Amino acid sequence: MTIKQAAQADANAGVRVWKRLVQAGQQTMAAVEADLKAAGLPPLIWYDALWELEQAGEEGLRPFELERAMLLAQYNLSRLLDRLEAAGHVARCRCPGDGRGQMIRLTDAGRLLRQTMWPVYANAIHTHITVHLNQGEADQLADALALLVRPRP
Amino acid sequence: MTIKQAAQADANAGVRVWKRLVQAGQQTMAAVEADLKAAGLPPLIWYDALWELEQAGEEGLRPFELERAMLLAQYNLSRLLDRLEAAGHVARCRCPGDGRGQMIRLTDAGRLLRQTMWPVYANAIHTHITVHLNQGEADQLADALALLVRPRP
DNA sequence: GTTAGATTAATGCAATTGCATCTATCGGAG
DNA sequence: CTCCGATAGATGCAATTGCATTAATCTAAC
Repeated sequence: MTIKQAAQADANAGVRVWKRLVQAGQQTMAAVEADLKAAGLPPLIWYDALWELEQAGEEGLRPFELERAMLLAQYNLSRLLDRLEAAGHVARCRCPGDGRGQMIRLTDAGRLLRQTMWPVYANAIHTHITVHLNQGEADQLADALALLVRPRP
Repeated sequence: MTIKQAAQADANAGVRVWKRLVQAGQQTMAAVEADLKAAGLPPLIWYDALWELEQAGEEGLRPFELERAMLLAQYNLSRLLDRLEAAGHVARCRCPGDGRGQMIRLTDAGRLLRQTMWPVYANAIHTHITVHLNQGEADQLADALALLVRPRP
């Protein structure tokens, strides 16, 4: 095999990974979202935000921290917080020590919502992911995917 | 290890796969889209449509065929075709034998656009996928992802 | 202390997506 | 032939996302 052929084979392998990554990502994401919706629950992105806030503990998080944790554009996060706040799941609090900023805190309703969503979410992951893999395959896939995830700056 | 513990480990593995799948999918997708945009080119979904139509050959495709090939909701496809048609990349033609339907055909401009996009797209896949994997890892990852892709109905 | 530049967050407006519904045609049952 | 349910595709309207810009505050240099 020439060097050129090897590079070609490599490129093809990359394209195959890309196609399947996109397809698997879209399909499973759509399936999980659909399960949440079918249960009358809000979308995944709400769960992510609530989860990050719950992890952060009592004092909450600055929006820009949440933004980085969720890989979300600034304006998208701002509006997600609008919705979460309107629904009573988070509170925007004054930020001691930085007049520009805020602390976002989970409310009791927010904590409850996250707890309500989790069983449905977990079950969806089970249905659309876990079931299709044995232990070895799952470990291997998780490791391989980790190679693609860009380390956080 | 008890049966319960095994089930737990399995669930955890599934959740790990899920998280990384979502993250890798989002990150690489965003990076590839950004590369296209930086080159002044339209989004990936345009490429996909043009590619499917080019594969389909001279007579084109029915919208519902394209819809299935692209895993796109009917109204989303309808509007994507509006945009592609407005930009002169596809033509909606009368469908012989089915008065409800149409044949979507690639125009010369559409063919040219796809050809223009491909080098940028290929390079993006290389940068964001191929580079991070050796041949074995790529093959293994592609195989593992295939386990998650739901076979087309 | 003033000021220039950076950082934090919000917002007006356009593009896209999602949902529900609508029109037109098809195809088979009677 | 006529009617009815099913299929193909479009569209009005609401929600979300993306883009560009804005307002307020902070930080550091002078």
